[in-house]
Amino acid sequence: MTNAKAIEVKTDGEAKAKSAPRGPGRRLHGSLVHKLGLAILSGQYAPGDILSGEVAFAEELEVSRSAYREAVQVLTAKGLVESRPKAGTRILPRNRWNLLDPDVLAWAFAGEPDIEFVRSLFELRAIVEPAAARLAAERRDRNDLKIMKDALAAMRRHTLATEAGRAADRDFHNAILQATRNEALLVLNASIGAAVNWTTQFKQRSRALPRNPIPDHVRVYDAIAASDGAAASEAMSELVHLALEDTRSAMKG
Amino acid sequence: MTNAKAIEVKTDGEAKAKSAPRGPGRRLHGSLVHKLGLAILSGQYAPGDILSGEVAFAEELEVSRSAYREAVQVLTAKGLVESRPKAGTRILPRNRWNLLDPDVLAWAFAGEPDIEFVRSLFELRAIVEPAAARLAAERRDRNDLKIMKDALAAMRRHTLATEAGRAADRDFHNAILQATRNEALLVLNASIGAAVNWTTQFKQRSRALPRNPIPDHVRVYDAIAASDGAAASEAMSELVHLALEDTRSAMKG
DNA sequence: TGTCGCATTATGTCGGAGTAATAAGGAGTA
DNA sequence: TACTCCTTATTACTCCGACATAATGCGACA
Repeated sequence: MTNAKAIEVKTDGEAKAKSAPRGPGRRLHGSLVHKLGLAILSGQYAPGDILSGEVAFAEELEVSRSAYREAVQVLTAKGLVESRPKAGTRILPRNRWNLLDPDVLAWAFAGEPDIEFVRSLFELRAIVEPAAARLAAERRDRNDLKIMKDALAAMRRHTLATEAGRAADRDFHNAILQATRNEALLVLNASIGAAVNWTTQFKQRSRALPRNPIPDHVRVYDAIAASDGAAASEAMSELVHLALEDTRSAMKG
Repeated sequence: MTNAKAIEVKTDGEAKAKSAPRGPGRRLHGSLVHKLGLAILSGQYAPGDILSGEVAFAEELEVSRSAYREAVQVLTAKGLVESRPKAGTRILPRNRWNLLDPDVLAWAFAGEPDIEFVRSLFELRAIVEPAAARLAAERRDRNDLKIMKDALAAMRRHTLATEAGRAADRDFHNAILQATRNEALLVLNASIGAAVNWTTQFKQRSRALPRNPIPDHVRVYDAIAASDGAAASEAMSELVHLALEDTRSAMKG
């Protein structure tokens, strides 16, 4: 019954909409979704907990019931909560959560993400990305290669210390997924991007910065450009494993 | 501007809530989400189309504006639409859709799913499931094996012609994902389950029924039970490819 | 013809009232 | 004493009408 303790959606004054820069809604009530989603993903609410009454809760948050209800609808759509007539709105168990939803991922990585979850994401990367690189090598066209090349150039120019550099990193991996011509794979870009981003950011923070990741990316690019599926798969596999290793050692230190 | 032509949410009489058996909300407005989601996924609305005005649209559907708004919120959360102050609610391009969302998948497979999309799902299966089987072989415990064994027994008992048999099929594949101890992989159970389900259902419909899939599943199970990762991976790979082949020939016939 | 400002319009937000459904507690019985 | 059924009260769901806000499109003016 850890209800509305210290959620603080005060939104002091008139600057209400600024708290949620992007996400499901840049609207006013969208910030509520952001707050609640963050609170749930960060573990402030455990599965099974109940969000007290609708009216009481909306009161504490100082928002109208409409805004609260629409926020709950969004969270319900993402599988985070479930609300029933008498029992109130209760947090669902983790396995019901839509962990691949971009917003949910963003919330999970906003605070200190669960190490176990990060590990599972890397395992997913290690499975999907080499296969994606192989397909990309077989199906890419000239335009795909140009996008990858530009991303690589941007990575070199900005370095991974800047947000622009990390965005270029994500663009590179995303371009590979695009080149697979596979819609289902493409949906994974959000989860893979989150893992990629967190890696570089984490390494940056721990100032270990053990190795330059650019050459690894170049090897992948060269194999894809040469339409060599096997080499692309292997190069990408190596890239992911090295990234995982770096992250591991950075976490220890 | 192909707006509210022939959506027909009439919900004749008092039997309103029954139209949405499961999904995001079995509530009254949940049926709206179902209808709209179905309409979008089936292509009745093309990306870029606008859902006329909020008030006008809610009027045509004979529901209150609140219900309509909450439905739109859910669709927004799934990345299907986006609504802006003046321009109305517009269908987003496909690449913004959250295709791995269980509800979206259900809508996609409710009508005649896009062949290209089914192909991409099978490609995803062919990538993920063998790897998952390998991990499952390394990490499964006794309980996992029991669940798989029960699912196999249920498949034999009910056959794939019945819904119970197809559910057992999904359970088997789901149990493998469970045994990987990987949260990120586990989220893919919905998409894989949809592909699995559609395969069997489709083959059933086309009365081709070319081969008994049980032995393939048993081979996978045996390898996992023997903790033989390589064999499990290979058996699962074969299973997926055979399923794909069967589906292909069934589609032609 | 180009730009600025205003009015229109649709969305966002709000509080309230009525309805339906569930869960809990009490009454009755075995 | 334990179990079943029913009553009751709490709560979410639905709908309503109004105001606030923001963006677009049009018209006026330079």
